[in-house]
Amino acid sequence: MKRLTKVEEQIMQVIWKSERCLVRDIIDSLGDPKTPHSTISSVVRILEKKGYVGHKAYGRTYEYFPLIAKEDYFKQTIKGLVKDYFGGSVQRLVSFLAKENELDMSELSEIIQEIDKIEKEEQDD
Amino acid sequence: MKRLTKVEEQIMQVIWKSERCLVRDIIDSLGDPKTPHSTISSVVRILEKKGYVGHKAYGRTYEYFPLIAKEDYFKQTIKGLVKDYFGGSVQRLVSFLAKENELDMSELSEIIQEIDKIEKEEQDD
DNA sequence: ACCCCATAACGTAAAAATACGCTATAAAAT
DNA sequence: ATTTTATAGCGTATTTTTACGTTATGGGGT
Repeated sequence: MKRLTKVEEQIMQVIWKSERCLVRDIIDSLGDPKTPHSTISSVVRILEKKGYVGHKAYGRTYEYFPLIAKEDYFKQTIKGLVKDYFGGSVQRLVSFLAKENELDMSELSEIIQEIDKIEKEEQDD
Repeated sequence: MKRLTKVEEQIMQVIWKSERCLVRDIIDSLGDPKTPHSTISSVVRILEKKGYVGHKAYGRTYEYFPLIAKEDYFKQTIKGLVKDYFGGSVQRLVSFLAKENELDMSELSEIIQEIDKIEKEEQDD
């Protein structure tokens, strides 16, 4: 799973978001100034070559869809970051975020409650 | 602060880690197969042009040092990721990590205790 | 049936990243 | 002092990324 470049990732975000995705939809989603159709098409073809997207043809019209889930790509990305910046410890990452005031106590409590609930539900099965 | 490419980031990791950093040190840190001196030197010069590193010359020998802190680079990276993948909510990121079993209850508790302690210390001032 | 429009694909250009051979030079070894 | 070794920098080659002009074609409108 090769790492995406900036433009490639922007386009993947659009493809992940939409159900039905033509090149035109990507252009519209990216906002102004409008990038030429051929430029987007070119990147999408590279994404297909890299295995990130597939397509279904309706005549000349191609509908693109993700082959790699957004969640999976994110997981691998964050895993790499945690490895490089926190020696592989997710705990250290979260601790860092809390110290940087990106996350406060009440939010942490909420998460604990949420997880608690899920674990209780699992016990019920 | 331009985003680093794969090789650039690998080299920055070495520069961030070491006190005194010559091109030779980078080559040694990167392990086998040894990349040619001129290749590393080339990337380091690009990093300097991008404002990530500076150098101090000792005759012909250059000692490189970071101009952008590892922590700052990480902060901007994670901020971008949280924006793209969790609508800007750090809480959602941490919740995701917990659900993915990357983080368990006891670790979350430890973090809360840690933050608690820091907040108490701040009160004492 | 014919014309127009939107689209994909191709080829390629331009820019950026990656890679390295070579030269000059400073410092160390002899 | 001379030779050897390690270094930075330059120039350039290769590959990848980003960008787009152009062409061909399928489908819709008339």
